[in-house]
Amino acid sequence: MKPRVRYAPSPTGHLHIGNARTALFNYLFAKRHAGTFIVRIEDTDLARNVESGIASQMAHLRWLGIEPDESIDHGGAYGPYRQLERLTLYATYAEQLLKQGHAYKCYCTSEELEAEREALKAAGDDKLHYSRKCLHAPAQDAPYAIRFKVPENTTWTFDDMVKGTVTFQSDDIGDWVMVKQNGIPTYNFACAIDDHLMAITHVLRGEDHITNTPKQMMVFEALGWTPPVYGHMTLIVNEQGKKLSKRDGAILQFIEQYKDLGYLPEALFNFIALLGWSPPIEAEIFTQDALIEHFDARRLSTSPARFDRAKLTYINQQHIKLLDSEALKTVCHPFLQTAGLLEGKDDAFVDSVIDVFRDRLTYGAEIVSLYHDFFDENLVLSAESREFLRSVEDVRPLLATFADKLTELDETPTPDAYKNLIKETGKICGMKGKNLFMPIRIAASGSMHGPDLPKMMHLLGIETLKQRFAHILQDDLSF
RNA sequence: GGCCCGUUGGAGAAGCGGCUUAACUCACCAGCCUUUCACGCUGGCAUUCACGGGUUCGAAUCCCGUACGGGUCACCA
Repeated sequence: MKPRVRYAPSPTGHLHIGNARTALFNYLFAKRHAGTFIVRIEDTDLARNVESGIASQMAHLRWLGIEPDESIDHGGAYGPYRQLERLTLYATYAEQLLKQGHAYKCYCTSEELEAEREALKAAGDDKLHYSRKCLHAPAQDAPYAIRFKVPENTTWTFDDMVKGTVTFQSDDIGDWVMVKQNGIPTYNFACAIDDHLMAITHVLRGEDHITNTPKQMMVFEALGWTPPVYGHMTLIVNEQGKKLSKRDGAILQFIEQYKDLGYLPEALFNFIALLGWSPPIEAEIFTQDALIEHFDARRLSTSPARFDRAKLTYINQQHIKLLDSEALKTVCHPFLQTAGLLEGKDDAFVDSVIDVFRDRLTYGAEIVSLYHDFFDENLVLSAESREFLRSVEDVRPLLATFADKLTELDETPTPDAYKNLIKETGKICGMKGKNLFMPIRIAASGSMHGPDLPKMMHLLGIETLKQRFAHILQDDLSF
Protein backbone atom coordinates (compact mmCIF):
# COMPACT_ATOMS: atom_id res chain seq x y z
CA MET A 1 0.00 0.00 0.00
CA LYS A 2 1.32 3.41 -0.92
CA PRO A 3 1.53 5.70 2.09
CA ARG A 4 -0.47 8.88 2.40
CA VAL A 5 1.07 11.37 4.77
CA ARG A 6 0.24 14.91 5.69
CA TYR A 7 1.81 18.06 7.00
CA ALA A 8 -0.81 19.95 8.98
CA PRO A 9 0.27 23.46 9.88
CA SER A 10 -1.82 26.01 11.65
CA PRO A 11 -1.52 29.30 9.81
CA THR A 12 -0.29 31.36 12.71
CA GLY A 13 2.70 32.86 10.99
CA HIS A 14 5.69 32.16 8.87
CA LEU A 15 7.23 28.79 8.17
CA HIS A 16 9.23 27.83 11.21
CA ILE A 17 12.25 25.59 10.95
CA GLY A 18 10.58 22.96 13.15
CA ASN A 19 7.49 22.88 10.98
CA ALA A 20 9.57 22.84 7.86
CA ARG A 21 11.29 19.79 9.23
CA THR A 22 8.00 18.02 9.91
CA ALA A 23 6.91 18.81 6.38
CA LEU A 24 10.23 17.70 4.99
CA PHE A 25 10.29 14.30 6.65
CA ASN A 26 6.73 13.58 5.67
CA TYR A 27 7.61 14.60 2.15
CA LEU A 28 10.71 12.43 2.13
CA PHE A 29 8.74 9.50 3.47
CA ALA A 30 6.04 9.91 0.86
CA LYS A 31 8.45 10.29 -2.03
CA ARG A 32 10.62 7.43 -0.86
CA HIS A 33 7.68 5.07 -0.98
CA ALA A 34 5.96 6.53 -4.01
CA GLY A 35 3.19 7.81 -1.75
CA THR A 36 1.20 11.00 -1.47
CA PHE A 37 2.13 14.13 0.45
CA ILE A 38 -0.75 16.25 1.63
CA VAL A 39 -0.84 19.67 3.21
CA ARG A 40 -3.86 20.29 5.39
CA ILE A 41 -4.49 23.65 6.97
CA GLU A 42 -5.49 23.40 10.62
CA ASP A 43 -7.09 26.76 11.20
CA THR A 44 -9.47 25.92 14.02
CA ASP A 45 -8.02 28.51 16.35
CA LEU A 46 -9.78 31.61 15.09
CA ALA A 47 -7.87 33.90 17.41
CA ARG A 48 -4.45 32.90 16.19
CA ASN A 49 -5.07 32.64 12.49
CA VAL A 50 -3.10 34.97 10.30
CA GLU A 51 -4.55 35.02 6.83
CA SER A 52 -1.26 35.74 5.09
CA GLY A 53 0.22 32.88 7.08
CA ILE A 54 -1.15 30.25 4.75
CA ALA A 55 0.22 31.81 1.60
CA SER A 56 3.55 32.43 3.27
CA GLN A 57 3.83 28.86 4.47
CA MET A 58 2.92 27.40 1.12
CA ALA A 59 5.33 29.70 -0.68
CA HIS A 60 8.25 28.82 1.53
CA LEU A 61 7.50 25.13 1.38
CA ARG A 62 7.67 25.43 -2.36
CA TRP A 63 10.86 27.47 -2.16
CA LEU A 64 12.39 24.63 -0.16
CA GLY A 65 11.42 22.25 -2.91
CA ILE A 66 8.55 20.64 -1.04
CA GLU A 67 5.62 20.42 -3.40
CA PRO A 68 2.40 18.89 -2.07
CA ASP A 69 0.41 16.38 -4.10
CA GLU A 70 -2.81 17.51 -2.47
CA SER A 71 -3.49 20.83 -0.75
CA ILE A 72 -5.65 23.94 -0.88
CA ASP A 73 -3.58 25.00 -3.89
CA HIS A 74 -3.31 21.63 -5.61
CA GLY A 75 -6.76 20.21 -4.94
CA GLY A 76 -7.28 16.48 -4.58
CA ALA A 77 -9.92 13.86 -4.00
CA TYR A 78 -10.00 14.25 -0.23
CA GLY A 79 -10.73 17.94 0.13
CA PRO A 80 -11.44 20.45 1.29
CA TYR A 81 -7.95 20.81 2.72
CA ARG A 82 -8.76 23.54 5.16
CA GLN A 83 -10.45 22.58 8.41
CA LEU A 84 -12.75 25.58 8.60
CA GLU A 85 -14.28 24.31 5.37
CA ARG A 86 -14.92 20.90 6.90
CA LEU A 87 -17.02 21.98 9.85
CA THR A 88 -20.14 20.01 8.83
CA LEU A 89 -18.04 16.86 8.73
CA TYR A 90 -16.89 17.31 12.29
CA ALA A 91 -20.40 18.18 13.42
CA THR A 92 -21.71 14.92 12.00
CA TYR A 93 -19.21 12.82 13.88
CA ALA A 94 -19.58 14.85 17.06
CA GLU A 95 -23.29 14.16 16.90
CA GLN A 96 -22.64 10.47 16.43
CA LEU A 97 -20.26 10.31 19.38
CA LEU A 98 -22.79 12.17 21.51
CA LYS A 99 -25.50 9.69 20.55
CA GLN A 100 -23.30 6.72 21.23
CA GLY A 101 -22.37 8.05 24.63
CA HIS A 102 -18.72 8.56 23.79
CA ALA A 103 -19.10 12.25 24.37
CA TYR A 104 -21.21 14.63 26.41
CA LYS A 105 -22.09 18.27 26.57
CA CYS A 106 -20.28 20.38 29.11
CA TYR A 107 -21.83 23.63 30.29
CA CYS A 108 -19.00 24.74 32.52
CA THR A 109 -17.65 28.22 32.00
CA SER A 110 -13.97 28.88 31.77
CA GLU A 111 -14.12 30.58 35.17
CA GLU A 112 -15.63 27.48 36.72
CA LEU A 113 -13.02 25.29 35.13
CA GLU A 114 -10.26 27.55 36.28
CA ALA A 115 -11.61 27.48 39.84
CA GLU A 116 -11.85 23.72 39.65
CA ARG A 117 -8.23 23.42 38.64
CA GLU A 118 -7.15 25.79 41.37
CA ALA A 119 -8.99 23.70 43.94
CA LEU A 120 -7.37 20.51 42.69
CA LYS A 121 -4.00 22.12 42.78
CA ALA A 122 -4.59 23.31 46.34
CA ALA A 123 -5.63 19.80 47.30
CA GLY A 124 -2.35 18.46 46.00
CA ASP A 125 -3.85 16.69 43.01
CA ASP A 126 -1.30 16.60 40.25
CA LYS A 127 -3.46 15.42 37.40
CA LEU A 128 -5.87 18.35 37.30
CA HIS A 129 -8.40 16.40 35.30
CA TYR A 130 -11.89 17.66 34.62
CA SER A 131 -14.32 16.59 37.33
CA ARG A 132 -16.92 15.24 34.90
CA LYS A 133 -19.54 17.23 36.68
CA CYS A 134 -21.44 17.70 33.42
CA LEU A 135 -21.34 14.03 32.50
CA HIS A 136 -24.96 13.56 33.52
CA ALA A 137 -26.06 17.16 33.39
CA PRO A 138 -29.56 17.66 31.97
CA ALA A 139 -29.81 19.48 28.68
CA GLN A 140 -29.72 23.21 29.16
CA ASP A 141 -30.34 26.21 27.04
CA ALA A 142 -26.83 27.47 27.46
CA PRO A 143 -23.60 27.46 25.50
CA TYR A 144 -21.80 24.17 25.73
CA ALA A 145 -18.64 22.45 24.69
CA ILE A 146 -18.52 18.77 23.84
CA ARG A 147 -16.18 16.60 25.83
CA PHE A 148 -14.90 13.20 24.90
CA LYS A 149 -15.65 10.69 27.62
CA VAL A 150 -12.39 8.91 28.18
CA PRO A 151 -13.06 5.20 28.71
CA GLU A 152 -11.97 3.83 32.06
CA ASN A 153 -9.37 1.17 32.73
CA THR A 154 -8.03 1.33 29.26
CA THR A 155 -4.50 1.24 28.00
CA TRP A 156 -3.46 2.77 24.72
CA THR A 157 -0.38 1.27 23.22
CA PHE A 158 1.09 2.11 19.90
CA ASP A 159 4.20 1.12 18.11
CA ASP A 160 5.81 4.46 17.45
CA MET A 161 7.97 4.58 14.33
CA VAL A 162 10.75 6.30 16.23
CA LYS A 163 10.17 5.77 19.94
CA GLY A 164 9.15 2.13 19.88
CA THR A 165 6.30 0.95 22.07
CA VAL A 166 4.60 3.79 23.92
CA THR A 167 1.82 3.30 26.44
CA PHE A 168 -0.73 5.59 28.08
CA GLN A 169 -3.38 4.83 30.72
CA SER A 170 -6.93 6.16 31.11
CA ASP A 171 -6.03 7.53 34.52
CA ASP A 172 -3.60 9.91 32.95
CA ILE A 173 -6.08 11.49 30.61
CA GLY A 174 -9.00 13.67 31.62
CA ASP A 175 -12.15 14.15 29.56
CA TRP A 176 -11.02 16.56 26.93
CA VAL A 177 -12.91 19.09 24.90
CA MET A 178 -13.46 17.97 21.33
CA VAL A 179 -15.79 20.73 20.21
CA LYS A 180 -15.43 24.20 21.62
CA GLN A 181 -18.30 26.38 22.70
CA ASN A 182 -18.10 28.22 19.40
CA GLY A 183 -18.86 24.97 17.59
CA ILE A 184 -15.38 24.57 16.19
CA PRO A 185 -13.54 21.34 16.88
CA THR A 186 -10.32 21.25 18.85
CA TYR A 187 -7.13 20.01 17.35
CA ASN A 188 -7.30 16.44 18.62
CA PHE A 189 -10.80 15.86 17.33
CA ALA A 190 -10.47 17.50 13.93
CA CYS A 191 -7.12 15.90 13.41
CA ALA A 192 -8.39 12.38 14.06
CA ILE A 193 -11.43 12.82 11.84
CA ASP A 194 -9.38 14.25 9.01
CA ASP A 195 -6.61 11.71 9.25
CA HIS A 196 -9.22 9.03 8.76
CA LEU A 197 -11.24 10.79 6.08
CA MET A 198 -8.11 11.68 4.16
CA ALA A 199 -6.92 8.08 4.42
CA ILE A 200 -3.69 9.05 6.11
CA THR A 201 -1.54 5.98 6.71
CA HIS A 202 1.39 7.45 8.63
CA VAL A 203 1.68 10.44 10.90
CA LEU A 204 5.16 11.82 11.41
CA ARG A 205 5.13 14.76 13.77
CA GLY A 206 7.03 16.39 16.60
CA GLU A 207 7.46 14.71 19.94
CA ASP A 208 5.42 17.47 21.55
CA HIS A 209 2.41 15.68 20.08
CA ILE A 210 3.06 12.36 21.73
CA THR A 211 0.57 12.89 24.55
CA ASN A 212 -2.07 13.82 21.99
CA THR A 213 -1.81 10.43 20.39
CA PRO A 214 -3.99 8.47 22.83
CA LYS A 215 -6.69 11.13 22.54
CA GLN A 216 -6.72 10.76 18.80
CA MET A 217 -6.62 6.99 19.06
CA MET A 218 -9.71 6.95 21.23
CA VAL A 219 -11.62 8.89 18.61
CA PHE A 220 -10.62 6.31 16.03
CA GLU A 221 -11.71 3.52 18.34
CA ALA A 222 -15.04 5.07 19.23
CA LEU A 223 -15.83 5.47 15.57
CA GLY A 224 -14.65 1.99 14.70
CA TRP A 225 -11.75 3.14 12.63
CA THR A 226 -8.14 2.02 12.51
CA PRO A 227 -5.62 4.68 13.49
CA PRO A 228 -2.63 5.46 11.29
CA VAL A 229 0.90 4.52 12.23
CA TYR A 230 2.41 7.25 14.38
CA GLY A 231 5.98 8.41 14.58
CA HIS A 232 7.18 11.13 16.92
CA MET A 233 10.32 12.92 15.95
CA THR A 234 12.56 14.44 18.55
CA LEU A 235 12.40 18.12 19.20
CA ILE A 236 14.88 20.56 17.81
CA VAL A 237 16.69 22.21 20.69
CA ASN A 238 18.90 25.27 20.96
CA GLU A 239 22.39 25.61 22.39
CA GLN A 240 20.92 25.38 25.87
CA GLY A 241 19.08 22.18 25.10
CA LYS A 242 15.70 23.87 25.19
CA LYS A 243 12.98 23.45 22.63
CA LEU A 244 13.29 26.10 19.96
CA SER A 245 11.08 28.95 21.03
CA LYS A 246 9.72 31.26 18.39
CA ARG A 247 10.56 34.16 20.62
CA ASP A 248 14.19 33.19 20.94
CA GLY A 249 16.03 35.86 19.05
CA ALA A 250 19.41 34.14 19.23
CA ILE A 251 18.57 31.73 16.44
CA LEU A 252 17.08 32.54 13.08
CA GLN A 253 14.14 30.19 13.07
CA PHE A 254 12.11 31.07 10.08
CA ILE A 255 12.78 29.78 6.60
CA GLU A 256 12.12 33.23 5.25
CA GLN A 257 15.05 34.65 7.20
CA TYR A 258 17.45 32.23 5.59
CA LYS A 259 15.95 32.84 2.21
CA ASP A 260 16.46 36.57 2.66
CA LEU A 261 20.08 36.05 3.63
CA GLY A 262 20.76 34.19 0.44
CA TYR A 263 20.94 30.67 1.77
CA LEU A 264 20.29 28.07 -0.88
CA PRO A 265 17.03 26.14 -0.60
CA GLU A 266 18.76 22.87 -1.43
CA ALA A 267 21.26 23.49 1.37
CA LEU A 268 18.56 24.28 3.88
CA PHE A 269 16.70 21.17 2.78
CA ASN A 270 19.89 19.18 3.29
CA PHE A 271 20.54 20.73 6.69
CA ILE A 272 17.02 20.23 7.99
CA ALA A 273 17.03 16.61 6.85
CA LEU A 274 19.96 16.06 9.19
CA LEU A 275 18.08 17.45 12.16
CA GLY A 276 17.07 14.31 13.99
CA TRP A 277 17.88 11.92 11.21
CA SER A 278 21.09 10.37 10.00
CA PRO A 279 21.79 8.99 6.55
CA PRO A 280 22.65 5.32 6.09
CA ILE A 281 25.79 6.22 4.15
CA GLU A 282 28.82 8.19 5.19
CA ALA A 283 28.03 11.47 3.53
CA GLU A 284 26.27 14.60 4.57
CA ILE A 285 26.02 16.74 1.50
CA PHE A 286 22.93 15.58 -0.35
CA THR A 287 20.71 16.73 -3.14
CA GLN A 288 17.00 16.38 -2.58
CA ASP A 289 16.87 13.35 -4.87
CA ALA A 290 19.66 11.65 -2.95
CA LEU A 291 17.84 12.31 0.29
CA ILE A 292 14.68 10.76 -1.08
CA GLU A 293 16.66 7.77 -2.27
CA HIS A 294 18.36 7.21 1.08
CA PHE A 295 15.55 8.16 3.42
CA ASP A 296 14.71 5.53 5.97
CA ALA A 297 12.32 6.38 8.81
CA ARG A 298 14.04 3.82 11.00
CA ARG A 299 17.02 6.12 11.16
CA LEU A 300 15.07 8.91 12.83
CA SER A 301 16.87 9.76 16.06
CA THR A 302 15.45 9.31 19.53
CA SER A 303 17.51 11.99 21.22
CA PRO A 304 16.93 15.71 20.68
CA ALA A 305 18.40 17.34 17.59
CA ARG A 306 20.65 20.27 18.35
CA PHE A 307 20.34 23.22 16.03
CA ASP A 308 23.90 23.81 14.93
CA ARG A 309 24.34 27.01 12.97
CA ALA A 310 27.97 26.23 12.19
CA LYS A 311 26.80 23.07 10.49
CA LEU A 312 24.30 24.99 8.42
CA THR A 313 27.02 27.39 7.37
CA TYR A 314 29.22 24.53 6.32
CA ILE A 315 26.49 22.75 4.41
CA ASN A 316 25.48 25.92 2.63
CA GLN A 317 29.06 26.58 1.67
CA GLN A 318 29.35 23.11 0.22
CA HIS A 319 26.24 23.62 -1.87
CA ILE A 320 27.59 26.96 -3.06
CA LYS A 321 30.66 25.16 -4.35
CA LEU A 322 28.35 22.94 -6.36
CA LEU A 323 26.85 25.94 -8.15
CA ASP A 324 28.04 26.96 -11.60
CA SER A 325 29.02 30.60 -12.00
CA GLU A 326 25.73 31.64 -13.57
CA ALA A 327 23.74 30.21 -10.69
CA LEU A 328 26.00 31.77 -8.11
CA LYS A 329 25.70 35.07 -9.89
CA THR A 330 21.93 34.86 -9.64
CA VAL A 331 22.29 34.34 -5.92
CA CYS A 332 24.76 37.16 -5.30
CA HIS A 333 23.63 39.80 -7.72
CA PRO A 334 20.67 41.12 -5.72
CA PHE A 335 22.80 41.64 -2.64
CA LEU A 336 25.51 43.54 -4.51
CA GLN A 337 22.80 45.53 -6.19
CA THR A 338 21.05 46.60 -2.97
CA ALA A 339 24.35 47.41 -1.35
CA GLY A 340 25.00 49.83 -4.19
CA LEU A 341 28.23 48.14 -5.15
CA LEU A 342 27.21 47.83 -8.75
CA GLU A 343 26.90 51.55 -9.51
CA GLY A 344 28.56 52.16 -12.84
CA LYS A 345 30.01 48.66 -12.91
CA ASP A 346 29.65 46.22 -15.76
CA ASP A 347 28.87 42.55 -15.88
CA ALA A 348 32.51 41.58 -15.90
CA PHE A 349 32.94 43.32 -12.58
CA VAL A 350 30.23 41.19 -10.99
CA ASP A 351 31.87 38.12 -12.43
CA SER A 352 35.22 38.97 -10.91
CA VAL A 353 33.76 39.84 -7.53
CA ILE A 354 32.05 36.48 -7.38
CA ASP A 355 35.06 34.66 -8.75
CA VAL A 356 37.29 36.17 -6.11
CA PHE A 357 35.02 35.32 -3.22
CA ARG A 358 33.32 32.09 -4.21
CA ASP A 359 35.63 29.89 -2.18
CA ARG A 360 34.92 31.59 1.08
CA LEU A 361 31.32 32.59 0.62
CA THR A 362 28.98 30.85 3.08
CA TYR A 363 25.73 32.57 2.11
CA GLY A 364 24.59 35.10 -0.47
CA ALA A 365 24.37 38.25 1.63
CA GLU A 366 27.87 37.63 2.85
CA ILE A 367 29.24 38.75 -0.49
CA VAL A 368 28.61 42.32 0.63
CA SER A 369 30.45 42.10 3.93
CA LEU A 370 33.30 40.20 2.33
CA TYR A 371 33.52 42.92 -0.22
CA HIS A 372 33.55 45.63 2.38
CA ASP A 373 36.05 43.85 4.57
CA PHE A 374 38.60 43.88 1.83
CA PHE A 375 37.73 46.86 -0.25
CA ASP A 376 36.62 49.48 2.19
CA GLU A 377 38.00 52.95 1.71
CA ASN A 378 39.28 53.29 5.22
CA LEU A 379 41.54 50.39 5.59
CA VAL A 380 42.85 49.65 9.02
CA LEU A 381 45.78 47.37 9.61
CA SER A 382 44.95 44.47 11.84
CA ALA A 383 47.16 43.94 14.87
CA GLU A 384 48.37 40.74 13.32
CA SER A 385 49.34 42.59 10.16
CA ARG A 386 51.31 45.27 11.98
CA GLU A 387 53.18 42.66 13.88
CA PHE A 388 54.04 40.85 10.71
CA LEU A 389 55.28 43.98 8.99
CA ARG A 390 57.53 44.76 11.91
CA SER A 391 58.99 41.27 11.74
CA VAL A 392 60.10 41.53 8.13
CA GLU A 393 63.36 43.24 7.36
CA ASP A 394 63.46 45.87 4.67
CA VAL A 395 59.72 46.02 4.30
CA ARG A 396 59.74 49.66 3.45
CA PRO A 397 62.01 49.43 0.41
CA LEU A 398 59.97 46.50 -0.77
CA LEU A 399 56.71 48.42 -0.57
CA ALA A 400 58.32 51.50 -2.07
CA THR A 401 59.58 49.50 -5.01
CA PHE A 402 56.18 48.03 -5.63
CA ALA A 403 54.50 51.42 -5.33
CA ASP A 404 56.96 52.80 -7.78
CA LYS A 405 56.34 50.05 -10.29
CA LEU A 406 52.66 50.65 -9.96
CA THR A 407 52.99 53.99 -11.67
CA GLU A 408 54.36 52.29 -14.75
CA LEU A 409 51.21 50.31 -15.36
CA ASP A 410 48.39 51.35 -17.62
CA GLU A 411 44.94 52.31 -16.39
CA THR A 412 43.37 48.90 -16.13
CA PRO A 413 45.99 46.29 -15.51
CA THR A 414 45.01 42.64 -15.67
CA PRO A 415 45.54 40.26 -12.76
CA ASP A 416 48.51 38.89 -14.65
CA ALA A 417 50.06 42.33 -14.88
CA TYR A 418 49.92 42.56 -11.10
CA LYS A 419 51.34 39.14 -10.77
CA ASN A 420 54.30 40.09 -12.91
CA LEU A 421 54.75 43.22 -10.90
CA ILE A 422 54.99 41.25 -7.72
CA LYS A 423 57.49 38.96 -9.38
CA GLU A 424 59.67 41.83 -10.52
CA THR A 425 59.52 43.49 -7.15
CA GLY A 426 60.68 40.28 -5.57
CA LYS A 427 63.58 40.06 -7.95
CA ILE A 428 64.67 43.62 -7.37
CA CYS A 429 64.44 43.38 -3.60
CA GLY A 430 65.73 39.87 -3.36
CA MET A 431 62.66 38.63 -1.55
CA LYS A 432 60.28 35.78 -2.12
CA GLY A 433 57.47 33.74 -0.65
CA LYS A 434 55.65 34.97 2.35
CA ASN A 435 57.99 37.89 2.99
CA LEU A 436 57.33 39.13 -0.49
CA PHE A 437 53.61 38.55 -0.81
CA MET A 438 52.45 39.31 2.66
CA PRO A 439 53.63 42.92 3.00
CA ILE A 440 52.10 43.69 -0.37
CA ARG A 441 48.91 41.96 0.61
CA ILE A 442 48.78 43.91 3.85
CA ALA A 443 49.44 47.21 2.13
CA ALA A 444 46.71 46.45 -0.36
CA SER A 445 44.06 45.11 1.97
CA GLY A 446 45.11 45.70 5.57
CA SER A 447 44.79 42.02 6.33
CA MET A 448 46.84 38.87 6.16
CA HIS A 449 43.91 36.89 4.92
CA GLY A 450 41.95 37.44 1.79
CA PRO A 451 41.37 36.46 -1.79
CA ASP A 452 43.99 35.67 -4.36
CA LEU A 453 46.29 38.70 -4.43
CA PRO A 454 46.51 39.53 -8.16
CA LYS A 455 42.77 39.04 -8.61
CA MET A 456 42.09 41.17 -5.60
CA MET A 457 44.33 43.96 -6.89
CA HIS A 458 42.61 43.85 -10.22
CA LEU A 459 39.25 44.28 -8.51
CA LEU A 460 40.52 47.02 -6.27
CA GLY A 461 41.71 49.08 -9.23
CA ILE A 462 45.02 50.82 -9.68
CA GLU A 463 43.99 54.15 -8.21
CA THR A 464 42.97 52.66 -4.90
CA LEU A 465 46.15 50.65 -4.82
CA LYS A 466 48.29 53.69 -5.37
CA GLN A 467 46.52 55.48 -2.56
CA ARG A 468 46.91 52.60 -0.21
CA PHE A 469 50.59 52.18 -0.88
CA ALA A 470 51.14 55.89 -0.48
CA HIS A 471 49.24 55.76 2.74
CA ILE A 472 51.20 52.93 4.24
CA LEU A 473 54.50 54.45 3.17
CA GLN A 474 53.62 57.65 4.94
CA ASP A 475 53.05 55.67 8.05
CA ASP A 476 55.65 55.64 10.74
CA LEU A 477 58.39 53.08 10.21
CA SER A 478 57.13 51.18 13.20
CA PHE A 479 53.81 50.78 11.47
C1' G B 1 4.05 17.03 40.93
C1' G B 2 1.78 12.90 37.29
C1' C B 3 2.79 10.90 32.57
C1' C B 4 6.25 10.48 28.29
C1' C B 5 11.24 10.87 26.35
C1' G B 6 16.43 11.55 26.38
C1' U B 7 21.96 11.51 28.35
C1' U B 8 28.36 9.02 23.42
C1' G B 9 34.81 14.04 22.40
C1' G B 10 35.09 21.38 22.27
C1' A B 11 30.28 20.82 18.82
C1' G B 12 26.93 17.76 15.64
C1' A B 13 26.38 12.59 15.39
C1' A B 14 27.01 6.89 14.12
C1' G B 15 26.63 2.54 17.05
C1' C B 16 20.89 -1.98 17.92
C1' G B 17 25.37 -7.89 22.77
C1' G B 18 31.41 -9.98 20.27
C1' C B 19 33.83 -7.26 13.50
C1' U B 20 34.62 -0.90 18.33
C1' U B 21 41.69 -0.60 21.58
C1' A B 22 33.82 3.95 19.54
C1' A B 23 32.46 5.68 12.41
C1' C B 24 31.73 10.18 9.99
C1' U B 25 31.42 15.64 10.01
C1' C B 26 32.31 20.65 12.03
C1' A B 27 35.81 23.32 14.92
C1' C B 28 40.90 23.12 16.44
C1' C B 29 46.24 21.70 15.75
C1' A B 30 50.29 19.89 12.48
C1' G B 31 52.09 18.79 7.55
C1' C B 32 51.50 18.96 2.09
C1' C B 33 49.91 21.96 -2.14
C1' U B 34 50.04 27.29 -3.56
C1' U B 35 56.39 32.20 -4.33
C1' U B 36 50.93 35.02 -0.64
C1' C B 37 45.69 34.03 0.97
C1' A B 38 42.02 30.65 0.50
C1' C B 39 40.23 26.08 -1.55
C1' G B 40 41.86 21.09 -1.50
C1' C B 41 44.60 16.89 0.45
C1' U B 42 47.02 14.03 4.55
C1' G B 43 47.57 13.22 9.69
C1' G B 44 46.42 14.36 15.06
C1' C B 45 42.29 15.11 18.47
C1' A B 46 36.93 10.12 23.62
C1' U B 47 41.82 3.93 27.02
C1' U B 48 35.88 5.66 26.82
C1' C B 49 30.09 6.01 26.13
C1' A B 50 25.94 10.69 32.95
C1' C B 51 26.53 7.74 37.62
C1' G B 52 25.68 3.14 40.60
C1' G B 53 24.24 -1.80 40.58
C1' G B 54 22.71 -6.28 37.85
C1' U B 55 22.28 -10.01 33.55
C1' U B 56 26.18 -12.32 30.39
C1' C B 57 31.98 -16.00 28.76
C1' G B 58 31.48 -10.87 26.81
C1' A B 59 27.69 -4.38 27.46
C1' A B 60 28.17 2.20 24.87
C1' U B 61 24.70 -1.57 23.35
C1' C B 62 19.89 -5.62 27.74
C1' C B 63 17.53 -4.83 33.01
C1' C B 64 16.91 -1.89 37.63
C1' G B 65 17.93 2.46 40.40
C1' U B 66 19.97 7.51 40.95
C1' A B 67 21.28 12.20 38.91
C1' C B 68 20.71 15.68 35.23
C1' G B 69 18.12 17.58 30.87
C1' G B 70 13.76 18.02 27.92
C1' G B 71 8.47 17.46 26.47
C1' U B 72 3.43 17.44 28.02
C1' C B 73 -0.57 17.98 31.31
C1' A B 74 -5.81 24.38 27.61
C1' C B 75 -12.76 25.37 24.95
C1' C B 76 -3.61 26.28 21.38
C1' A B 77 -2.16 23.54 17.57
